[in-house]
Amino acid sequence: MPPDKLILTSSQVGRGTETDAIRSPRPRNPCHACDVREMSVCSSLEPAELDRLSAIAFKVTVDARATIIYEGEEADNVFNVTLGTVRLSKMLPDGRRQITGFLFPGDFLGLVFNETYAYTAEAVTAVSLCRFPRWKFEALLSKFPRLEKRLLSIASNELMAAQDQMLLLGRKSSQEKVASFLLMLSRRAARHGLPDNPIDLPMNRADIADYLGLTTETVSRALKRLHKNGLLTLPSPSQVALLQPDALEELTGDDLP
Amino acid sequence: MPPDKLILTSSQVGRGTETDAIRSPRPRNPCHACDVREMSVCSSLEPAELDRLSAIAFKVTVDARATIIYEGEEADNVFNVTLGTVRLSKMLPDGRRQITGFLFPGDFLGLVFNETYAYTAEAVTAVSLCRFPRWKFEALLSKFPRLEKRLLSIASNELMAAQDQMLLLGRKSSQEKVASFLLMLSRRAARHGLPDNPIDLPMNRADIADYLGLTTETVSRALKRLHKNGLLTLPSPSQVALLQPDALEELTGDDLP
DNA sequence: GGAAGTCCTTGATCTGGATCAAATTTCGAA
DNA sequence: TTCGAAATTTGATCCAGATCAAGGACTTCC
Repeated sequence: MPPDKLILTSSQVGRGTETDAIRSPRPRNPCHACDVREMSVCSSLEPAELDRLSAIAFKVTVDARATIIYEGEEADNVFNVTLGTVRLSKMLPDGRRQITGFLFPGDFLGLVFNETYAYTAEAVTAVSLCRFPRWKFEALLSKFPRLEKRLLSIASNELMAAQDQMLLLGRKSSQEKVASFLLMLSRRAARHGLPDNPIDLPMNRADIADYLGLTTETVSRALKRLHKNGLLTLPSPSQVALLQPDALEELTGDDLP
Repeated sequence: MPPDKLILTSSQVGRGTETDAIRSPRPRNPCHACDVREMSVCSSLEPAELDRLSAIAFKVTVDARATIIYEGEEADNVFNVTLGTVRLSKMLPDGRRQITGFLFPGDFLGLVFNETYAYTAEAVTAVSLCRFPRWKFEALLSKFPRLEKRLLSIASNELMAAQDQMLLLGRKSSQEKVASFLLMLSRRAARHGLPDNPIDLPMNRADIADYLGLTTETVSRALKRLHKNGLLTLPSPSQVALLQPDALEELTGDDLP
């Protein structure tokens, strides 16, 4: 049994909190002021639809390292990440772990038409999310074709990303994997209007390794080699400055865009 | 440029044929007699909707080894596989290849809300497909919520499969990879009401290797080892008899279901 | 501000799967 | 039925990345 499933049960100070931010006092729909609305599932909605969606939303905050959903557990909720970094992972019985993705603000969590979650989601940093009870969310899906279309587009994008990741896992060298990973983070930061050059690594080396199908030692050595070749510097273990993004691009093994 | 892009242009005897099977004489909608309708995207549709869909469908036949769609090319069509095996792949500029999936009868091809295809699709065996011009298909999508919902469910299932495959590629041994692959084929055959024990391998060793992130030699040796351990026999290179499916299951590294 | 984890790096060694190189086997075509 | 090309298997060797084992360097919490 999960040792510390403790979030999402409402107002747990110190570990995680949940407030019905929308329905109680309701000064005005807070979604309209949401930072990530434009890049989230909500971007598709008309104001009236957004109100309906916000009416079933619960704002949730969880601390770093808390588990948000467990693989195999009943899929009762879907989420929208509004702050922080989340990792999605699957485990083999003997403990080997594969991280199948990282989620950042604006990303959707829980895309399953399945009874149970297909992966575990954990907070890498402190995380804020909008939680939607799944049955209510699905009811809205049927009512708002725009929302359904948006979800299909999200799923299709995730599928493409998954295929890129299969290519990376199956066919790239450790060097190429790490170069691809850094550029992916940098591009994503740029897309979100965040600083994309000294890039921030919210996850630790073990997470990076489990995402790339490597060990922490190999990740560390690949970074060292990129540093030695003048492609980057590590101002701190969780910050990477890309000195020659173009040269890094060539090292990913991918077609140049 | 692609050397032999020749299919989908209609009635090419010997390499591939296309007929407007639905609209011309129209004795009756042939979709109603389709073998794979129940497990395809069409399963969601009412008779009237099926008629509308069939009105935009072209029946296509391609020979083994023909290319159906090219990665990067404009995504003008979507397809439904009705017969044969298709492989989806991505390539690095230096020729390294990753097969991201195999498609079988009933499977949908071209799930992208993107201008261009994200992967190449090739016929492993002779293949029959229903081709739908994408803009017409998308117009129907907007009209038939059932169809859209079905597509979302397909996308969600593919996403789960992709995550399983990431776990396989990133964390499983060659032995576990091959065992997982064989069981996957067997289960799929069973699901489709096909013989699931002496299983048929329509793809060659290079395809299997590129799907599992291995080399042909390693695939061959893994099969040999499974054979030596009494788990299977190879009546022919393209047939595998599973002697102890349960023991094979244990060798996948996965949780027992 | 100091101690103790925890995380990250570095070094030494090992090994699973890749690579290189031939046999075999299979299978379609004549 | 035989031929020839392609696919598969088998064997020998190599090496990228794993594993094992210390060291350092940050955090975090008294």
